Amino acid sequence: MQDHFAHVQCSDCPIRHRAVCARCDQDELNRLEQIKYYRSFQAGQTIIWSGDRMDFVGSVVSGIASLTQTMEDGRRQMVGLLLPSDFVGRPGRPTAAFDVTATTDVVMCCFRKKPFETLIAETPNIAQRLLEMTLDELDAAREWMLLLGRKTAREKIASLISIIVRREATLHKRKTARMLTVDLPLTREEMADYLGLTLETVSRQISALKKDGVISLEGNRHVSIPDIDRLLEEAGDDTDGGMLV
Amino acid sequence: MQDHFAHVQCSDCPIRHRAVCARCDQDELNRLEQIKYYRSFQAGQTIIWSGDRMDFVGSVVSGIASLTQTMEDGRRQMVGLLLPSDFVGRPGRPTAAFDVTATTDVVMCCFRKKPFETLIAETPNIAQRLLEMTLDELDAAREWMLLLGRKTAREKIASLISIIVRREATLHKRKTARMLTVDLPLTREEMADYLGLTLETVSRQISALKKDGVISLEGNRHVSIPDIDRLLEEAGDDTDGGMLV
DNA sequence: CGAGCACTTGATCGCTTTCAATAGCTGTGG
DNA sequence: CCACAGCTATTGAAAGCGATCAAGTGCTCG
Repeated sequence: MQDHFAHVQCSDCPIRHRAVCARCDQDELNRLEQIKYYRSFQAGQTIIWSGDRMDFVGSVVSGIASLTQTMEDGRRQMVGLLLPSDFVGRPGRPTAAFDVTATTDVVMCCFRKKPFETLIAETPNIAQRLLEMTLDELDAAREWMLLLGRKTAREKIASLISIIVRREATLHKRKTARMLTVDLPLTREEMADYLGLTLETVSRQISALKKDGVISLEGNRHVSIPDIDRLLEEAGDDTDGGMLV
Repeated sequence: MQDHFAHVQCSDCPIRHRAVCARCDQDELNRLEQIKYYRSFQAGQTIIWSGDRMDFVGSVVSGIASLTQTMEDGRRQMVGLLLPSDFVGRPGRPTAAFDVTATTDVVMCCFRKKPFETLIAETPNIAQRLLEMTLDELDAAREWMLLLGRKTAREKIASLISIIVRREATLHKRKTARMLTVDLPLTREEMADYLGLTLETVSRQISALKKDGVISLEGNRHVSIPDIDRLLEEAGDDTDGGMLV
């Protein structure tokens, strides 16, 4: 189980064209291959503790991990959602600044930190891709700041759902004209931690969106969206229309 | 006035050792020198409009600029505060994602985007420094997410003041054992935009902190902090003690 | 002296939180 | 097969915090 990915070649890797290694040529891949190893984590398991010494960096290969920050009295804020191909860790810093937790079962492609750092210094294709990914994450973090600082609970829920829909759409780019559906990868509590709400408010607002026909639910996790524009409107984002899919 | 910085040599630049050029050798500086130019902005002036075509990137040389995002109905959230040496713009993206506004009079050291992008590709010292700065900004953005999502109004104000104090301390590293003082570089409204509050709440909480002796005010902008640990406690941050200064 | 601006302060409203009870689902063991 | 524990989610009622609406203060600049 643990070794399911142990012998996957980079060239066969599902995140080959999106991860930090996306621009590497075969030669560079070979060098990465030498310092990489896979690790598996069960849902709920902590991958990295904030403040811990980081001896590796890596990419999420499958599953979903979350980046969270906790205050002394227990208040928690999720500050990032890590999907397949997302990068974990910070070259040039010895300790982790946030907790990283496996939200689902997770497989990570890890690189020992020191060798990876020297590789970065020598491999512009990796450094540039990492810069690009980091800039993307920064933009995403700043959009999230608008959500946390200014949006209502209802808008927050609608925003979260539309972001999940968008990510689904970019990953498996199926242009089914049918009704959009997604599975929420998070519990109500995790959504609350992500949105800066309580789990009760999350539940209430989901019920309200359902009652108003913006979404419909089958079970607790499966969401259908009859009218994506309506959802985007509820999210309070610029409604410049169907840039989705 | 506009040309005040027109002929400043990089080697004489006040942000030489902190900006994106920090690690450049003399040869690399010469190449930057060829594509750089200075621009001045008055307080209140917009430097870049969100969505606009970006034909330059650059560093804040002096003054303070802010990065803001605005919703259609006018709700605003500041998503970054740009101090001297901070980098503006995104290599590899044609349009700006946020508004950039001069909070005080600002001087920027600009590079035409295209030449800068090729320079990045050829100059690891610049690319690496930019990656490092971007990672720092990402961490800062994530800390801000905790503030926006989970902190009370009082904690937000205390956090903002302590961050300003910390930055002052790292810039002009004066270890005066005397009482710490800072000038707030923002109006109440700008603080509100940064903290996800209204200006009335900002004003009220500042008054409350004053009444409780956590801070004292001379005029509207000048703040004295009799007990920095007390302030940090009010900010709700980990009180692992005097890592300041 | 009055206009304009930044800020403060007061009173009230309303959204989200808090506290609490209940429902639904899953797995375990008698 | 049912009872029950444990967990997640929903729903209700009440409280609290920050927003909103509204005056009023203090300062600068014409």
